[in-house]
Amino acid sequence: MDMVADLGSNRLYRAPGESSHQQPQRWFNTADITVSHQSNLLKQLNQQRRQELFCDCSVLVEGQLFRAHRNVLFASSGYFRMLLSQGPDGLSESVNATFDVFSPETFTVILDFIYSGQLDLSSHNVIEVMSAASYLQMNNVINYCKNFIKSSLDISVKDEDNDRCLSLSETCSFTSGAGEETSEQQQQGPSSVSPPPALWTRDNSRSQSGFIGKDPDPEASASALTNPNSPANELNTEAEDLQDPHDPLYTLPERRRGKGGTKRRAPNSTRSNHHEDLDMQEARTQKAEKAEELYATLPQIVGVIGHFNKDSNPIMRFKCPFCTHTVKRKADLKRHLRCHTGERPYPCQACNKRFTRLEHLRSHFETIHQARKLVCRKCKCQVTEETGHVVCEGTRRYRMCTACIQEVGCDNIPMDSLDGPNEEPALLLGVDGEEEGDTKRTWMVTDDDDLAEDSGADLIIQQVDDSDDDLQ
DNA sequence: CTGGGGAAGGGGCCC
DNA sequence: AGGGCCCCTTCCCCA
Repeated sequence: MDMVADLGSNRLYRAPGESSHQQPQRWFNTADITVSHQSNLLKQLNQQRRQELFCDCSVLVEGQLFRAHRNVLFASSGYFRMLLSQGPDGLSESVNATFDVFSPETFTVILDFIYSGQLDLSSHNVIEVMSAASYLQMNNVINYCKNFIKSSLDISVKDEDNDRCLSLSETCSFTSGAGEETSEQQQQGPSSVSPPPALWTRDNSRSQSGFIGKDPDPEASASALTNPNSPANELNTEAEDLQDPHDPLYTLPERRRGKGGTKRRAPNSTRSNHHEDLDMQEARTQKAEKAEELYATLPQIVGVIGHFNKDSNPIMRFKCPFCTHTVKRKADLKRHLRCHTGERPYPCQACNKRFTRLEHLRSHFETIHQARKLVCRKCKCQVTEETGHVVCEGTRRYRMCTACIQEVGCDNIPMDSLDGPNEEPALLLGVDGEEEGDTKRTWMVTDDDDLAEDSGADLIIQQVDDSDDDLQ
């Protein structure tokens, strides 16, 4: 029986020339051979790279030249798969690639990983490495970076487990086989890989950033966005994976939960969950601190994107580590990052809904809880402060004209809380966070003067300190 | 099924 | 740098 060593499986094989009838049999474990062989092969390739032997690919990163083997790059990176498969079929020709969206130091980390399986991550480079990996479409590296960040943000680990936790201040090294990709990606081949855009454009950003944070609806998305290997899709998944869906602070936006998802959050079950609430608050606080820690690394993810003004001076832009979006100002990037981190620092005192921006909270509050719109909800006619009666439905307030009020009839509007027209919406909220649309609604019709009187004082701006918003 | 409207989310940019 | 405004897009609900 001829012997064929299956290096891809972990099985026992007979030595060549031995049949099952021959005794004694000598068995050896091919897994050991596989590991040894891969390790030796990788070492050889790495040695060749360092000696620039048989290197047929030149990569220029911000002026610094890297030499590598095209087949190694091809096997390790979706970007290089695309790049190398698009070029002329002449295998003898040298291939050049130029990058200016990440630093040579970052590419060194990437290249070292490709050739050694060792990924040297630290709090100082994880964002940029992840960004570069996303650009180069290296899912395994992204996953390691994701795990690194996730470990750093993991607040569920109790104190006794702290020793096992990765800290942002630590430097760690992830090990994996170089060129490790999912079998799915391998099967899809280079033709299915979309290269990242060389330069960011407004339209491109619009579409991609618009996609991120929304449901990745394959029907509605453009073809490039439906590509599971496209940077936007990949990073969208990665960014969402970073979030703990059970974390109240990191609650995904409603629309990210899918079309079939309910829009209203289930109210807290009972007050017996008080301890859980406290734990959640503590977790939220810690996570917010970690997010701040992550934000502190922002200066390191600044990149000069390939834009130049009319004076040929480079325009500095801030690149999002989770997607291809770039912004002019760091503050805008910080604001943008909230759509990836899920951070919602502005809770509504009336309905506990949380917002990423103060202006969104204010708009929500004025629209939903203060009936600022001078439009009759029923007939859509314009009303004034005088003619528009304010109807309270739970924590929701809206205006109706006199005619519609009479048409509906006050008898049809439960008015069981008329003794408190000046109550702030926040005070109308049950202790368990009664939401709009609750079956036990509180309806009120108030004079507009009452609203005008208390309007402006209802909204209590509270940036998240997570101290008491869940307890109200 | 479709279109309109409301609400929310996000980007650009001015102050 | 933060706040705020404007605008656009997306999603959901409803007729």
